[in-house]
Amino acid sequence: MAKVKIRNMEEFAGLIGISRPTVSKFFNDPDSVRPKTRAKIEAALAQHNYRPNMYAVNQNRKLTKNVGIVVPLLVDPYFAEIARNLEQRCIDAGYRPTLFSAHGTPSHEVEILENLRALKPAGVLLAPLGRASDRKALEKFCDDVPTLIFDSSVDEIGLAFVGSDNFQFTAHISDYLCRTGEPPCFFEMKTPANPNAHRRRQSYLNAMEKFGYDAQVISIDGEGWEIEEIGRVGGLDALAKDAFSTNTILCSNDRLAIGLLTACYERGIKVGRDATCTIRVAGQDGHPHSRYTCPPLTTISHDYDAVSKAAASALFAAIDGDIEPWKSTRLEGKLILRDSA
Amino acid sequence: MAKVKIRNMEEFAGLIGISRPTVSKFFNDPDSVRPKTRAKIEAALAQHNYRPNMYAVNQNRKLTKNVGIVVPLLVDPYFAEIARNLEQRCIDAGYRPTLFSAHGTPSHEVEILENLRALKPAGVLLAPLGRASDRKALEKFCDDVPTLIFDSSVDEIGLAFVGSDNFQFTAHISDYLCRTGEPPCFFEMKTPANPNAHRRRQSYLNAMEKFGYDAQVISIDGEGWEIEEIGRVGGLDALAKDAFSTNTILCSNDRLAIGLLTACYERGIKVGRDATCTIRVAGQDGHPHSRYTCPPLTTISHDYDAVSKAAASALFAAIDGDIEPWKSTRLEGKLILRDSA
DNA sequence: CTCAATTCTTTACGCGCGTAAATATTTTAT
DNA sequence: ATAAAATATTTACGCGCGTAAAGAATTGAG
Repeated sequence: MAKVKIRNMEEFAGLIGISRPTVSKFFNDPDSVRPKTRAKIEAALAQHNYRPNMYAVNQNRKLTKNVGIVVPLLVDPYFAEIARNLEQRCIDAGYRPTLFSAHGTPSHEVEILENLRALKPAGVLLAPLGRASDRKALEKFCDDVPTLIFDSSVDEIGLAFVGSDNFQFTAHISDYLCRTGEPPCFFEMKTPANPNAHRRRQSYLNAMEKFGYDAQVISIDGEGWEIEEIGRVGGLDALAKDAFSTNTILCSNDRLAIGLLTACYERGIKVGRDATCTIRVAGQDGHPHSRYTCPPLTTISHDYDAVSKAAASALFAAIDGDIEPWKSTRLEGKLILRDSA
Repeated sequence: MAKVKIRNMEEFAGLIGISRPTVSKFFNDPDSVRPKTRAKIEAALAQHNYRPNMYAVNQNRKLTKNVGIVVPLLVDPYFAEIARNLEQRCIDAGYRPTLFSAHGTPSHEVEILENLRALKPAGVLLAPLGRASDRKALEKFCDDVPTLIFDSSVDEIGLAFVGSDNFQFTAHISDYLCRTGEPPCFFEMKTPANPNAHRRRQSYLNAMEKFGYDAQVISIDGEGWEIEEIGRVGGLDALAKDAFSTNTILCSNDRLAIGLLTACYERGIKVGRDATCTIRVAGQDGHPHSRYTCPPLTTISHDYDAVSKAAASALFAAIDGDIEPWKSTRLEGKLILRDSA
């Protein structure tokens, strides 16, 4: 580290006796200059710690190296985890990711997309809010910016969709529950924010029909993203009404299940799969917290790694010009057996 | 929305018959132009939806309106929640916040600070990793960029520190536990990532001395940020060794408590404050998830709103030139009584 | 050592906007 | 209405870098 402060690329280039355009070329692609020149620049770089002015660079490039990552709710560790995964993949691929959370509200989501335009990103990885999303705003944005939709699909917009196979999720865990005890009833929000919920309900109904059992769907009230609380209150209500027709409850997602577990605790109902327990509860998502509920939650988990990998590489391919027709990729989940069911 | 695409401020200004410098002035401060002019610009703005090129603007301004928000681990809902809070305050104050997570690793933290320099932010709100942080890198960064440290303090660097009063936290909840049952022992990580843990231990020791009880600190092994798992494994170990001298366990933080609850569940130990329970468990932090553990966790909660408000306004004041000598602000927490203790 | 291919230097322009100075126009007070 | 104050316009330069074109220097093959 030298003490001289370098103001711009001109000064930096002068310091090593190389012309500015060559240095500029180096920063755009280190391999585009002769190895000897590259070594000289890199040596000087280590000494003087100069970095090109981001704003000047991006003003003159047609496309930046920015990538936006947008999730509905970063406070939900599920989204935080998948965002972390995506972020790392962007960095590894040489992009500059920026994280955004819609905090559960459509107005925020639209605002984020507005701000994102200003960043002139090379691409965007977007997990829409779902039902509440402003369809037109999303569509318009996708027209302007290469956008890959993940987690929950909204029509056939963007470059492609990557997410989990919700039919497989629910089919698989329903199958497990049926084979190991009473067939499950299905516990869900009446108006879920996330459209995956509909697929899961349908898959549950299909599974019950396949097995020849009577299906029962308990749809509880509640709006928004405070899902544990909705599950708890809805659970208390359903328990009070003795609404569950079997001793096995498959929840539409883990956060709902977590709320239901709390409701069961409050009512003194023992949850688990051994003989001393009254009911079994299972979730879906493989939420980071599901391991630490009491009892630990049996669930079917997203393949976080595979989803984020598929999403990121599809976006990068599109940025690099490999434009393929829109398609939907849905990855299978893995059953995680724990004590709750 | 008109169909004509406006390329730059020149074109936009020409379209309404106003000079570019005046429009530029407007964007820097709408009140700096005559109301009539302002109205004309705003009308055109609504029609044509032009926005100044961010990169050109920031290249020419001495200081941007960017604010960096850096937390150790965004997957932890505690940090996600406080980040959300800070983010909103930045937006309300007219800044452009950008969120960063160190993902628990010092190298990421240093890398974030490097990238942050490139953004030429007006200021940064930084919650350091703590023990693992690269002190020198932080200090150097704070010398260059107006930085407010929050959550966990590292020496007296930056503009100021804003966080919670960990002494008050532990004193308060220890007091509650002592008055309502057996005095607590203290469950903590031997080498906690977060320096607040040391204050909490000391405060516990002080409280026990004040009450004239024997203190007992159980320090468990484990490195890193998988705190629930560390608490679970450490808890199982301690339970197996019958290491707890009293029936009341005060955990250094909520995540540790959540892990301990899981350990208790695995060992068939009933946690709670009624007569049928074997032990009481309390946490500290008011973690978003603590409401939904089984039993719901008694804890002492950060005043999220007050902390983020104090942090944000201190930073904004400093940016506006109100430079005050370094000081530490520590806000009190509020006891949240639930079923676990 | 020679020649062609590669890489570098020089020169020059443009990106979109901030900003300053001088001038012209409006607004407000008298 | 008139002068003074406030605000706009015109003109011009600079920010730091991308990028293109032409010529100079370096490299590697024969």
